Amino acid sequence: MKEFYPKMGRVILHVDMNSFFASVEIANDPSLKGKPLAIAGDAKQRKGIIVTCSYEAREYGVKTTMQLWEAKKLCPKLIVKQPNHERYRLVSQAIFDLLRKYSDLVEPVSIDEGYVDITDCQDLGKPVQIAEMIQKDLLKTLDLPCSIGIAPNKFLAKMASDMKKPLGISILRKRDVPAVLWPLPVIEMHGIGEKTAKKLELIHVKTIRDLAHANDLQLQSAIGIHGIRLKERANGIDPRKVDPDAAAVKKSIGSSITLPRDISNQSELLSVLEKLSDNVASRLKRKQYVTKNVSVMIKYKNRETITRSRMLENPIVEARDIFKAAKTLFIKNWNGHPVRLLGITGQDLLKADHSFEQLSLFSYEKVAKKEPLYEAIDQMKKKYGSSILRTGAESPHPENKKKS
DNA sequence: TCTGGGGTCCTAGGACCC
DNA sequence: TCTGGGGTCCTAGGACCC
Repeated sequence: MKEFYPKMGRVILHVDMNSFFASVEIANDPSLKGKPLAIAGDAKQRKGIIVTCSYEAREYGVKTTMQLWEAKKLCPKLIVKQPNHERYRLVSQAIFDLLRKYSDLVEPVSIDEGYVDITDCQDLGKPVQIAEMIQKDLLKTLDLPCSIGIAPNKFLAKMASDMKKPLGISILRKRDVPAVLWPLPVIEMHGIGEKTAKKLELIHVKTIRDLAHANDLQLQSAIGIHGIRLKERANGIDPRKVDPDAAAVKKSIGSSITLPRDISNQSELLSVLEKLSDNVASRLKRKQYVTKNVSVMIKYKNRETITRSRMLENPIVEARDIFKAAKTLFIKNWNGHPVRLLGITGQDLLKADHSFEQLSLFSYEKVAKKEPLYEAIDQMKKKYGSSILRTGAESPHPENKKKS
C-alpha cells in the first residue's frame, strides 16, 4: 500500500558553526577556552572592528562590526586576535569533508555554514540522531561547536539553526511556522535586511505573519519580484534544492583594501592597485580561472563609493594585464579626491583549462537558439540519446571548421 | 576615536539589433 | 514627420549575507 502514500518530504540540515573564527582560535589554543575573545583587525590600520567574538565576550555586550575601542570599553579583559584566514579556510575544508561522510548532498554556503540533504540517509538513524552525530563528531574531531537546524527545506533549516546557539539542534516543521515564525518581526527573516524591512513597514508589513498574508501586487510594488519569493518563505515554502556543485563555480574574485590613511597621491594609489592586481591574479590562477571583465572600486574619504567595469576583448589572468585594465579604469574615473579604499574584482570568470572549449560551446548555444538546424539536432539528441550526442561532437562544428 | 573584506543576486537604464 | 515592440548585452549600483 506504500505506493499510495504521498512522496516523502525532504529532510534538510543547516549546519552553522558557532562564532567560527573565535572557535577556531580556541581550538588552536585551548588556554583561550572560557575567556572573552574577539577577532579583529589592526586598529592602527583602520581595521579595528570586531569580526567575531566568543560567547563569553558577547555577555559583555561585544558584537560583530563593533569598533574595537568600543568593545574594550565594555570588556576591558577582552583578548584580541587578528584573523588568520588561511587557517579558517583549511578548517572549513575539514568541516565539509566531515559532513560529506554523512551525505553526498552537501552544499557549502559560506566558510562556516552549509546545507546537508539527509532525505536518503534513513539507514543512519532519525534526523535528530543524525544531527546529534554530526554535532558530536565536529566537537570531538575538530573541537568546534555548531548549531543545526532540521527542516523540510533550506529556508526553514536556516531559520531553525538560528533558534538555539551555541550547540543547538532545532526542528522546524512546516506546521510550526504559524506559531514559531509568524510572531517575529520581518527583519528576523534570512534575506530581509534593514532597507527591505523599512520598505515593508510602509505597506504595514511588520511581522512575518503580515508578510505571509501580504497582497502580491502591493508587495511587488514595494520591494520588487523578490517580495513574492519572500512571501512564499514566510509561508514555509522553499523549493530550492541542495546543490553540491553550487559553490564550486565562482562568479567573481576580488581584492580590496581600506588604506591605513586617505591617499590623494596618484602614484601611491597606482602602486596599491598593482598589489591588488597581483593578489587577484594569483587567486584566479590558484582556482584556475581567467576573467573577461575587470572592475575597480573607489571609496572616497566621505564614504561615497563608485564601481567602474569594462568587458575585455580576451580573457586575462596575468597581473600586468589586470593592472593595465584597472589602471585605465581608475585614471578615467578617479575625481582626484582623497581615497579611503581601493578594490579590483574579476567578474565573468571562465575556467582556465577549458576556456577555449567553453567559448566554443557558448557560441554553439547562441547559434542553437536561432538556427533551425541546431534545434533539429537538439531534438534528435533527445529522441535518440547520447549516441547521437557523441557523433555530433565528432563532426566539426561550423565554428571549429573555420579554424581547421 | 567611528564603521573590514569576501562574496552573490537583482534591478534599471541605455545601446543596439531585428 | 515624429517614433513599435521584443530581445540581448553591458554597466552601475543597491541590498544582503557571513
